[in-house]
Amino acid sequence: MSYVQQAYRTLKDRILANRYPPGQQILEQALADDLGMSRTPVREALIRLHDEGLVELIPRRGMRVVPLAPEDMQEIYEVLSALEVAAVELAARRPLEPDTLQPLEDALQAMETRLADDDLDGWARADARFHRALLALSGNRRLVAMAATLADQVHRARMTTLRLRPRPVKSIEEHREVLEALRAGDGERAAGAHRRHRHNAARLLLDLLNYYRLPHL
Amino acid sequence: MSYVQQAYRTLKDRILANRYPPGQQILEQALADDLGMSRTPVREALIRLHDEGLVELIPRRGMRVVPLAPEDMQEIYEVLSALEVAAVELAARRPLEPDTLQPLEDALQAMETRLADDDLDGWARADARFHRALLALSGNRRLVAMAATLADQVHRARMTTLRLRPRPVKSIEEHREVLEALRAGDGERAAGAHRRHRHNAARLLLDLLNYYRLPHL
DNA sequence: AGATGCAATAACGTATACGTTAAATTATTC
DNA sequence: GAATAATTTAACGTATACGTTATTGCATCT
Repeated sequence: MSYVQQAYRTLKDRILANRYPPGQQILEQALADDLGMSRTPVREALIRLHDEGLVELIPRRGMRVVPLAPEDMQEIYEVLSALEVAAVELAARRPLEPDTLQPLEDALQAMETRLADDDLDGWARADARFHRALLALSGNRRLVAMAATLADQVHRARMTTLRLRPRPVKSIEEHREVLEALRAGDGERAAGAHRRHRHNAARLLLDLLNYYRLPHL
Repeated sequence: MSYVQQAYRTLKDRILANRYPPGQQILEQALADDLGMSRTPVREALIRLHDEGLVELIPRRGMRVVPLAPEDMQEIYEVLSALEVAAVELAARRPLEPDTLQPLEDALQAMETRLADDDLDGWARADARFHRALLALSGNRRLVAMAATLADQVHRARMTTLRLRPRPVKSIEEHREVLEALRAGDGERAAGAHRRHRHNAARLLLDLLNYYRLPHL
């Protein structure tokens, strides 16, 4: 793996894991020293992270993890919803092999067990898995990629609200409805259900950010 | 303007103008010589163009303008449709000031005059303007940006099919229906109309590519 | 002649060097 | 002492240098 890729992965992982607090500024040279390489590959990795909306690059101030305000969350959720609903519609249009929906079923069952075990992190991982599987079913690689970068952007916020929200029982029901509609071959119902699910999720997240006064994450 | 920005804009313009034939490979050093700068800023610009899906970067072969196959076009149109339809829905949800829809009206009238003058390039510009204005009405900056990169990707194909297709009379009608529905405050009708419009546009483009055996543009 | 191995080439990935200039610090003036 | 000017510092943007390695061409062998 090239140094650029190393830097990209390492920095991205750290940002998603909230190891660099949003708003903090880090100089290119400091990153390079930390990663044990020169500034060149670090800069190239930073450009990619910038294009994905994860960092800002401010001359003489280095990289700055983009703090997301509630309005940003709203924007991101609007786009993400549109993409996922489209994915559901596309998925419903494809021929339904017996095991097509298995990844969804597996993820959904994982969500249920994790929740029963009060393993919230595990639930969040299974939830993400469900959404990724759904996007993959669209068969549209660009759709998958764009949704993934948006999901990355809200990852921090999702993680911090994970323990502030009520147990995601409703959420699981909503996922199940999407899956059942797909299984029944009813694309319209599936899309509608998913649209409602995304709408509720966004509403919940935004209310939490507002209630707990988390102006930017 | 920095050299990176210069390189980015120049290369992007050339790619969209079809000055670099798709598939052709150009070495980093050749680009740098051509642009009168060193490889460093060229490389950084290439990374951005790569992230936008316009070029591939092949070690020891340099940059390669991504040739788009019909399946790629289909993918791009699927995503672009989803984003624009979402934009219409968001736009319909906003308060309707008297001059909110003026940019759309202006673009639409421009489309009509250009078409009456048989100015196809002018029509294409006005069409693009309409779609940009529509996206802007969503008030969602990320939505606008993502749609713009997708529109850039299909730009070459649109230009080459511009003179192979019948006169876009139907297209203008479809735009007008979207505008009228927005004016009437009927978001659902507007979204539906735009969805049909995008569907028709994609179908037309793909049929043309198929009919004229243009396997990758 | 075709295939195989070796040498030469050159393109990339990364490191380093360097000029420019914004920011910070110190000195100076009122 | 506060405000301004002069000086220093250092971070970035870009250029250059360089080692590694894929590719190409040639020579050798069958």
